[in-house]
Amino acid sequence: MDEKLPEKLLRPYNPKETEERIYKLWEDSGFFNPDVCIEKGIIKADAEHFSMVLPPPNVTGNLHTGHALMLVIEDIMVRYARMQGKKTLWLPGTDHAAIATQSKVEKLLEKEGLKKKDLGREEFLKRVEKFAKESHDTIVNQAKKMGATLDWSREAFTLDEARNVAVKTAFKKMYDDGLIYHGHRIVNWDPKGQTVISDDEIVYEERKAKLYTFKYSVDFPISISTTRPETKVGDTAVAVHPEDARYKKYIGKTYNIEDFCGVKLEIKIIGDESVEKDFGTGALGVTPAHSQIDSEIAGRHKLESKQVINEFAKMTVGDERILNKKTTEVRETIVNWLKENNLLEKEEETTQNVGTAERTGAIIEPLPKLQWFIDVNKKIPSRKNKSLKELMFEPVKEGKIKIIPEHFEKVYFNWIENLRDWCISRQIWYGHRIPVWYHEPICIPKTGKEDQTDKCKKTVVSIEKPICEYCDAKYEQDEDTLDTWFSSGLWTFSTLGWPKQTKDLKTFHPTSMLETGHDLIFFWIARMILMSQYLLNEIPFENIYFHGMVRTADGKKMSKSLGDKAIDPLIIIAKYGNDALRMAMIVGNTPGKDLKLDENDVRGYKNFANKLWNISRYVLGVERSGELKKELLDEWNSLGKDITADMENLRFYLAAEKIYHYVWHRFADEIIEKSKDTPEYGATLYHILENSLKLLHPFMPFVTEEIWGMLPVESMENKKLLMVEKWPFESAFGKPYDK
RNA sequence: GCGGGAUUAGCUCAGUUGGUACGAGCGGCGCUUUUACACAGCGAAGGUCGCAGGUUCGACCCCUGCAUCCCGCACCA
Repeated sequence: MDEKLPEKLLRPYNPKETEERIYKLWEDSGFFNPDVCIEKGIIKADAEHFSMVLPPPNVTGNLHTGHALMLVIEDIMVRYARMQGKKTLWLPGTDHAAIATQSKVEKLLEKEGLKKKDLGREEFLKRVEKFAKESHDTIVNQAKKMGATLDWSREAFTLDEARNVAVKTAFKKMYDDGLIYHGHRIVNWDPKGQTVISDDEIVYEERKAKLYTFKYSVDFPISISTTRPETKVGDTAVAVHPEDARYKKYIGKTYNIEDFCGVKLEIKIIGDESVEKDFGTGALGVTPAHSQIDSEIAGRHKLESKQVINEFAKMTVGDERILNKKTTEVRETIVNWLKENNLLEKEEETTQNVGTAERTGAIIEPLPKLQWFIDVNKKIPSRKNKSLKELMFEPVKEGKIKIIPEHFEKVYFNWIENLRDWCISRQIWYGHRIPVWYHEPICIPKTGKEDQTDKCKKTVVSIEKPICEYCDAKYEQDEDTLDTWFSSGLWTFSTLGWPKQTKDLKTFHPTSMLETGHDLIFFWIARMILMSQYLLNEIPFENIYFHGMVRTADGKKMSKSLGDKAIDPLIIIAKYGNDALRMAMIVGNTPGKDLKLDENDVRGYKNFANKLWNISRYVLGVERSGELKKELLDEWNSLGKDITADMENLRFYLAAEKIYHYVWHRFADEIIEKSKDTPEYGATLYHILENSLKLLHPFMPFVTEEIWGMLPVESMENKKLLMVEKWPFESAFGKPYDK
């Protein structure tokens, strides 16, 4: 119709031809970096800030739909803040994800018939690093394809040099304050991964099991039940309820069992309130070395702990029948022995929840081991004598940190109440090495200090490799690495330069927002609050926004290890365009609720992008003439304010739907139609189009930026990239996110 | 066992402080090849808002109980 129009506008909107070019335009502008925005006069140097870290994806492979959702929501927040003229920083990075990455590489090695021990620590780590680097590059590329306006100049990695300094500094401070201790305790041992894991890394699976009821010997007065007969060779007591009439008379007595399948046992009968009279036989065989609960009972009664299972889930006691054999095999052996000796009284089917390791799937074997722990209950003098637990609890309770949706606060509090000391050491190679150094056993005194070697420090926690003052003996570093969440816990400030007191740290911390999946509430959120409260004496972020899990259209979980069954966001983008995927992920997606991603929805929003394209073609074809129609302007302003309020309150699902609905069904279907037979509408149409593009931009950045670029320059003063145009409405509230 | 969430159109979901359900996407029905756009327009259909009580002038929305599904956490030996 009009030869003035750009040629591409005459064809349907083609996201493929557009998106890469537009992203490059944004990236080249430098506006992802708030410093550049200030330099170029886009934002004021003293503007309010909006800062957020990207939850660093694990360097274990590709980005999946879960990541895509995260990038979309966060990009919307960031684009909105930037358009409001805030000093906006969205800081990218990746996570070394210690166990996850190491076990992935181990699996790859297995295909070559290799084990990590064949390579040795150094060579193996080189392999892991190579793999991590490749994953990292894939992830960064994908994030760019998603249109994420991350400040790549500030990119960080949880295991890079700067973050290593932060980790060591944090460890040392905690150690010096007595919050980190080396302790011999029952830990969760992963026999497959050959490492300890924390309570949160256990996944409980319901399985069928057999409950055996038996006596240790014919003379033993009390029957007990167990699902794990093989551990019974480690029993040192039988616990009954102190008020149980049946057993009261035995309490305090000790029985010697000369032969329990080749093992000698000494069993004391004890009374403990924790035993339930009505469960099973009302008596509990106590295995202090291989059960968390039993260990606690043993502690109360000062019982001996006898380890009978080793790190490979093999028996360490008994004769050839059980010694060195696997626990599963020995279970059968013991049961048969009980049968042969007429000691087995009952055998019944039950279901039980078996603890398995999140990453390797192995059944957890509780074992006593010497490990490093963080004490969550110790009072900290420099923090008004509060414990880490209290430091985690308070900011949420007092509303300094807001959680959206709110009901996750309860989940958070509940977790803290049940929290035990955090085991932070791992017997794996990939990760931050524990900064603890041990003095060689034999001293080689320095000249003149021959009589002072008793002053040599045997254990030193240090950022640098220590040198002994009195002798020439070397220090060897602890072999273990740290739980990956230790370094993740520092993320909001380690990325801003801490422990250095940088300008970034002053400007952007506490961060404004932390957006992530609710599955990370304990692993990550709680640990960040702990670390920030303790190390910086401030909260890590003011708001938490939890998104739901992404599921397939039939409700299957997509984010974790579904492999090729999961929808690849990049394929969807190639088919329908980035803007369409973004809209499908946002409209109707309330915080915290799972999102069923349906390709049909995406197709619908692709049509909308095209609709917007055609609206623009029409408007650009008319004269910008006449006065602004007051009624339409009022209507528009009222909608704009409403949408702005939604943005401020993080109701993106509503804001997106409202602007969508207005543009299509009000502006296109009614206003434009009416304008066709009414003169002097041009100026109004331009006004609505330009402002609609602004309001749509956080949601559909590509198509809006592309159209923006085609709008006639003379119609606007100082036309910039739409990405940094001013949002046309003032904040609806004084402070963001207040209710 | 403790805690949380869900239950609204055929399907997937919105519905912000209680005021006749504004609804969206997809699907289905009828009409329209003319219009910036058939990746479209117009029109109509479709809901006793899980069930039972209660509060209220008025409830999808608040309270109580129940049912079904989902998700955390804990766990019995």
